[in-house]
Amino acid sequence: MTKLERAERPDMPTEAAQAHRFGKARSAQSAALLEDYVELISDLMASVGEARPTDVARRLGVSHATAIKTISRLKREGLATSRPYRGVFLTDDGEALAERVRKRHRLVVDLLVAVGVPGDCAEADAEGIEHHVSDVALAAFRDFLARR
Amino acid sequence: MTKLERAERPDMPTEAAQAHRFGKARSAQSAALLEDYVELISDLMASVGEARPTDVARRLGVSHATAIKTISRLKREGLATSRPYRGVFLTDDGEALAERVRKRHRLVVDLLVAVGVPGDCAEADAEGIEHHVSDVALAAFRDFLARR
DNA sequence: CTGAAATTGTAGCCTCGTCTACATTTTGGT
DNA sequence: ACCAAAATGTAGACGAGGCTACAATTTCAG
Ligand SMILES: [Mn+2]
Ligand SMILES: [Mn+2]
Ligand SMILES: [Mn+2]
Ligand SMILES: [Mn+2]
Repeated sequence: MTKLERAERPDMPTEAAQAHRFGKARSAQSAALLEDYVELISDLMASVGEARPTDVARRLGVSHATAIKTISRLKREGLATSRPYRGVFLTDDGEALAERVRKRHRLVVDLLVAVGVPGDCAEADAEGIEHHVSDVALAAFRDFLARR
Repeated sequence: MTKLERAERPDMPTEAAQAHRFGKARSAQSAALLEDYVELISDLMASVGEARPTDVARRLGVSHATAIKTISRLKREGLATSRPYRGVFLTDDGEALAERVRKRHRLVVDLLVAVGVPGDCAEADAEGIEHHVSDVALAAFRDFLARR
């Protein structure tokens, strides 16, 4: 099989461009878990006044051991603090991230609903989609919602 | 801190619903890598006539060792076959999945563009988003594109 | 005030996805 | 036909994220 030149397959992106896109998606994924945690912790603090590991675990559908381990990663990354047997608290960085993530989540849901996706489905899909929506796309979503 | 009842925090979903959504997003993520591989392999077969591990690795931006290991997972799951030093081939199941994934990818890009996201950005974001778009949402996207 | 239940924490195991380093096989230019 | 270069495959390490099992602490009902 002889090697084909780039020009002979104009339907595919260049190797470099494609590799870059896949790399982006991979790193978005690695941030996704932390984003969900800080958003959830922030929501729990706002609605029940505290975020306890067990609640976090139940809401995420994982074991409490898993939640605790991820929370320690949050601490390692400077997004949260906690003392033994006390709840989890977000640092300023953590709270700022939560804020951004919460807004993004809402915007994604709104966009999905605006293009005709049923509410529950929009909520469910947004939970995964949100982590892959760039700032540029978010801005486009805002514009679209404003002028539709 | 006394326990609050569900009714007192109407702004959050129930624990069960939320856990279910997060679980969905997690399993979508675990399928994402295989989806990207079969789509890429199928594209390579169509445009250059074969899919070799090194090409797959370069396009994904990972080492060839990583690509080979993931390809063996593809084989384990019945999506691909390969013989030593020959290229990779998709099974009927693999080809069917590739077809679905390719259509979904295009539809997601088209939807993003239709709501105003710039082309390159749409392509980049779609690479991650596509794996989290349910069939129901896809149908809504199709309708939206048809009648906009 | 006290002991059972709930919560929190720790330890150890697994799989997946990534890498580097090295070994083997195939390919292609002379 | 040969040998160097490219491609392919294998081995071993690591971190993330999940689990179960068990230990320690805190909370609360009686
Ligand atoms: Mn999410
Ligand atoms: Mn979210
Ligand atoms: Mn993808
Ligand atoms: Mn894709």
